[in-house]
Amino acid sequence: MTSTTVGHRTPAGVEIEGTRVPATIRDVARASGVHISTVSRTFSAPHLVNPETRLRVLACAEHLGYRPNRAARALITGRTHNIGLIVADIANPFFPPLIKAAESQARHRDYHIFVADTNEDPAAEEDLVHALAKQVDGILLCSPRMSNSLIEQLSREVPLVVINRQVTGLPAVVMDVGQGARLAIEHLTGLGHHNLALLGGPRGSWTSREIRRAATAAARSADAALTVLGPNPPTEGGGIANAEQVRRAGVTAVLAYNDLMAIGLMEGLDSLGIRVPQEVSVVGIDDIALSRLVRPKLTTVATPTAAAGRTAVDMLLQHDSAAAHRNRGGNRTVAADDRRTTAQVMLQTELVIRDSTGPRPPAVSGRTSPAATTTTADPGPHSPADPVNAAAVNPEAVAS
Amino acid sequence: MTSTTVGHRTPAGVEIEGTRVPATIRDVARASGVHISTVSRTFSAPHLVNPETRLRVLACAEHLGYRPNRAARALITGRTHNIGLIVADIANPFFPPLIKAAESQARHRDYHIFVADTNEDPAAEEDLVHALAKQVDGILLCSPRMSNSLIEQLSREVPLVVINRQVTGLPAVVMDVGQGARLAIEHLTGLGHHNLALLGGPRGSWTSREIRRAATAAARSADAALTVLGPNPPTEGGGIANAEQVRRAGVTAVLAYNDLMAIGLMEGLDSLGIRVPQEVSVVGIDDIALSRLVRPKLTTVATPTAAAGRTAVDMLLQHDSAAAHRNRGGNRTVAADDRRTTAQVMLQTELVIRDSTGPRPPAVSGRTSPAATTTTADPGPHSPADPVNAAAVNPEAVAS
DNA sequence: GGTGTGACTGCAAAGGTTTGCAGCCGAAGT
DNA sequence: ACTTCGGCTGCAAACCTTTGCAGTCACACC
Repeated sequence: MTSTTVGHRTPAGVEIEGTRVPATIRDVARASGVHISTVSRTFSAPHLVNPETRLRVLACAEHLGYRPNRAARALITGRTHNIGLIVADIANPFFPPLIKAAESQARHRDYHIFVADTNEDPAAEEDLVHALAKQVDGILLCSPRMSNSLIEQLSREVPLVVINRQVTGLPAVVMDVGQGARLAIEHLTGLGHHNLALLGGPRGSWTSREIRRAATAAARSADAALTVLGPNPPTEGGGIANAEQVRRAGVTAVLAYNDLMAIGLMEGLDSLGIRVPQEVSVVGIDDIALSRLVRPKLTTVATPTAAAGRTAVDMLLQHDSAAAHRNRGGNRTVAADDRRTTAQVMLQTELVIRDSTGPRPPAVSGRTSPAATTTTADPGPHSPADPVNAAAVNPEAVAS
Repeated sequence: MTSTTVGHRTPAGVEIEGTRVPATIRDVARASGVHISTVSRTFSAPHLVNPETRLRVLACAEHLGYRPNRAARALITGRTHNIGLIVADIANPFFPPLIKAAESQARHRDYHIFVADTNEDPAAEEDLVHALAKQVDGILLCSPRMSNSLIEQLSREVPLVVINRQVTGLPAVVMDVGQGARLAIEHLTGLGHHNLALLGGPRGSWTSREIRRAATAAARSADAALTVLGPNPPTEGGGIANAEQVRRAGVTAVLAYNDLMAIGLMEGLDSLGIRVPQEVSVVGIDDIALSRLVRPKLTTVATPTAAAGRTAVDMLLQHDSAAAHRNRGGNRTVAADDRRTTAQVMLQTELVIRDSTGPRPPAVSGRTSPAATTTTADPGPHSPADPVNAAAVNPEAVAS
């Protein structure tokens, strides 16, 4: 039976020097004396095959160590049961909870998640979308740094759901960081601060723009000055590097693009001998686990990352099962229910007050926002609205 | 040219209700008036096609938004240029540096890395290997929790490189945590501690066994008692949960399976009013970034995670390019150089002394290792060697 | 006894690509 | 003028599955 002749076509799972060449459906068919279609059905539609036959096939498959080739299967079914998840930086503690939530949700629906990291590099993002495109049924694009137009273009190649970004025509789930930033600024001005700084995030970040827009507006209505520092890498290092600027700006409170930068800033201030919150108050955004571990514990804006992960998977899959249905079937009827539900879900955020914020120090210095070092200082409360950030939040957004 | 008739076979990249059905190689061939094989060569072997033709094909491809279907390509070439990386818990800060190093190394060699998380669940591990199997050229199995025999079996389905584990016959890269644990114990006994505890890691962890083996031996030769607590989940929570046990054990120094547990333990001790390092010294393993951020800064064993990631990719790819070559070609010659180089690389570790360890407190209490709560207490310095852990480190291991 | 039925199985096309081989054509060598 | 060659292109098989359709067979029903 198992002749070891290595011929033109290597036979069923023969051992070659310890390396077993993987058995195919054909090998199983041959071994169990049935047609390959029967083997196929044994796995994908067991009720269609005689129990007796099925057992025999199963036994042979087991014996040969046969595993259906998912790539080949995907080629014809058009379904891989995989989801891609592209994040900017896997080392940023913001992402793991989101990833895990997405994974768990996917698992429930019998999908697997493949994660890829772009190192904050827009080019790597595009590259990865192409690499994943035909191996997954859709991609979750998390905090993308590339341009909207590129995203739209890519979305024609593979179903996309964007997270932490709004791009018209695409399903999206965003955290309401605008609201969060407003709460943070109000918290600070409520404590008496009226000379604030904002540590901006990376270039290309939708979230960063939103925060800036909201923070600017909130500061204006509280008659406070807001110095914007950035763009910066959204890391601890990005925070440390700004300590000097913060001191020079003479502000008494800082809102950072994320917790990592806030923590880095606190480190930097510490080594400059500036005490938090006695001399400078610091607020982060994200509420990563770490923010409870540092001293002082970080006041921050909690974002519902887990919910975002789950929701994104749901949106993709809902979207996607429709697509799967549309995909096959001889004539592609342009069904009326094909109308894409490009919902944009917005998730609420909340302020978590801990120990890194406190009342404005008695009288540090009367200076108000000197020439900002890195970038534009906000011109003040009575200037016209920032035209760059005038694009309003998409009105079709839904709360959830 | 672009007739919009939706026939049996939908033509080249026609817009249907805003959804562009992706163009195939055939569409491009038709549009540019050449055979599909020419189109194929335009992309995979450009020097074989007339520059003029090539330009025309390229233009058509561009215009139709054609992207080669990587799944189909993989089906025939047997190469996907993807690598799978399976980790136990992506939220554990130990992994991201390893992942990033692997990604960067892979990128240099024109490969992509897909990461998947198993939630410390052995069943999920197996599941993921199958899911990834035919979509990647090999899998990096990082800190696997499943049995050796299962790993061996899976390795017949897809090339595997294991990290943080030794399984005979498989290429592996491990960190010398044994050495690290020994250094840690010696550091502690050198500070006068002779009543120690070890916070074990999760069940099924090779690393945990290694640490235990080495720590036990090191304690024995220093005439110190070692209470082993575990197994535990390798998380902050796992550390917190053991604070009470540590107190009851009456030890003055603790070595934890990893930094996360050490940090958790410090938190737990803190809320019990026990000061670190004045009353209890704590040592972690891994040297994650966080260990420099907590107070007191954590003394720990630095593991070369980035090097491990790089090395693992190299080993897989070296292994793998050989396999690719072997894979095609009519008659599969059982080449002599097919001898698999199942090298097992061992990476050195080193002790980083920070602020969480100090000299043994003057006279806390004379008790020596009372009945351990969770598991076996070490029987003492003069008992016979632990038979369970007698399996020595594989002698074919190489330093690197 | 013919017909219908249902359970099972085989046939073959399809999915998108790569690649060895063969063919064509024009230019160069003899 | 005839071969040779090289550059380019087409042909068709192959990779491994899934699935609509049709065929076989036994069995029960009328």
